[in-house]
Amino acid sequence: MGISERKEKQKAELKQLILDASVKLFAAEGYEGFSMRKIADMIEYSPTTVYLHYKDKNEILFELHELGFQKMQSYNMDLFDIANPLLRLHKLGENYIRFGLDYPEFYNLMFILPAPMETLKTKLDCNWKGGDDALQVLKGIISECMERKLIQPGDVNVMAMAIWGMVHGLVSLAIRDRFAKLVDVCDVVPTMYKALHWMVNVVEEK
Amino acid sequence: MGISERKEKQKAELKQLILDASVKLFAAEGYEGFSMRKIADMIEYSPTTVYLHYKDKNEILFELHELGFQKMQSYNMDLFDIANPLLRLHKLGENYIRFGLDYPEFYNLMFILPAPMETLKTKLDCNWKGGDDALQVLKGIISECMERKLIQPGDVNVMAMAIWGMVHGLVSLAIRDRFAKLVDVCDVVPTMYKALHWMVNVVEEK
DNA sequence: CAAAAATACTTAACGGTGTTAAGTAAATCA
DNA sequence: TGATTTACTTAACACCGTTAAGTATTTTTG
Repeated sequence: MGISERKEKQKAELKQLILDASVKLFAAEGYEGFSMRKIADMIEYSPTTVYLHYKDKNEILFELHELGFQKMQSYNMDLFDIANPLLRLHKLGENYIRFGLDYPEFYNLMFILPAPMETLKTKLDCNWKGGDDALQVLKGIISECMERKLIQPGDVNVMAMAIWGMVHGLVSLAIRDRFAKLVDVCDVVPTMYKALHWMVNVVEEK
Repeated sequence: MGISERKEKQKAELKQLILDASVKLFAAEGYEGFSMRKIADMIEYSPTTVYLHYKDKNEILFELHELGFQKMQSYNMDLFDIANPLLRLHKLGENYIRFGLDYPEFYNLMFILPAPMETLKTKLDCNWKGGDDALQVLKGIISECMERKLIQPGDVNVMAMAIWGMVHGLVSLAIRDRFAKLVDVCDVVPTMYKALHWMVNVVEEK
């Protein structure tokens, strides 16, 4: 059935076209300026056509949030060149912060907005792959640190929660302008790195 | 001028009526379901009337976010009964987390949503009072801990950022359902407390 | 006291949003 | 060739924040 195959391919192409336009729109306007109608305008189809390929707006945002995780992963390409797991933990935190500040809108989608989690709830089969993978990396490094006795022993889940919590807290407070009165605007980033290093250093001491 | 006085009083009353309705609506429907038109319906005035008392929606949300800080303050009433500043730091963190989980929508407004900060930018005279005050409490306790040599010496701003960052990170990831795959739903709260205690304990050790 | 001005409020609209029911033209199948 | 499926659009529903213009009512002023 060569015809129906080509049809499917065309259908997939349009779906990709929608996604490409969505990425472009989201990068340009962020979550606030992101709308189904603008996507439709960009690809020169009617808004309803978008709904033939995506159930609703959240489903597109879910796809975008997964692309965000791919982008974040690319920040950690050189991570496993670092032999010392404690230094690796430092670097992971730094990369996380850097990604969040470089792409605040993607960060927003991945870790702040409810939208992608809403879609996750409806799809029984799929799980939060991007988030899980990232978390697995963190937990792996923490375990390694503990095995080599570079940090105090303890519950890996609790430590992962605390460390992830801290870097997420820093990034999200920073991109939502809550640090203005704590440190000068231009000092935010260096102070965040200091806070991260202070914490990880403190964790290793006994 | 008794007449104009009474007029002003009536005007203030209507403004209060709007605010009361706003609190009710926000408590019932959260940020997502919060709208100018619904407020107008509740007080049985036209939507435009609301604009005679508040410049825009963000201005009302700003007021609500300040009420949120008042509510949060009430969680710390018994805080200064605790003589030991390190225990007080523990308690402050616990209260912060508890408040965030008890009132996720107010927490959202105070620490996550851009809306109140937007209004803050436009009003040159007013500052982020609620946030500043809360931060001052945290910094005071950290300083006291350092003076009494209960925690390692260091930059108070950096430490405040790290500690606030961590508790905010925990609360905001929890209320946005990002912990689902890290710990079981019913374990989230105890694990958060463990993470907090782990960190603060770790900070004090030398 | 009458005219002018200010006050308090509403109607109606603008331009936007997500989403869906119903309709249409073209392609494919029987 | 007629029936059916496919791909897409039009038009609408029910919302949203915000504002220009209009209307009574009250107050101030000449």
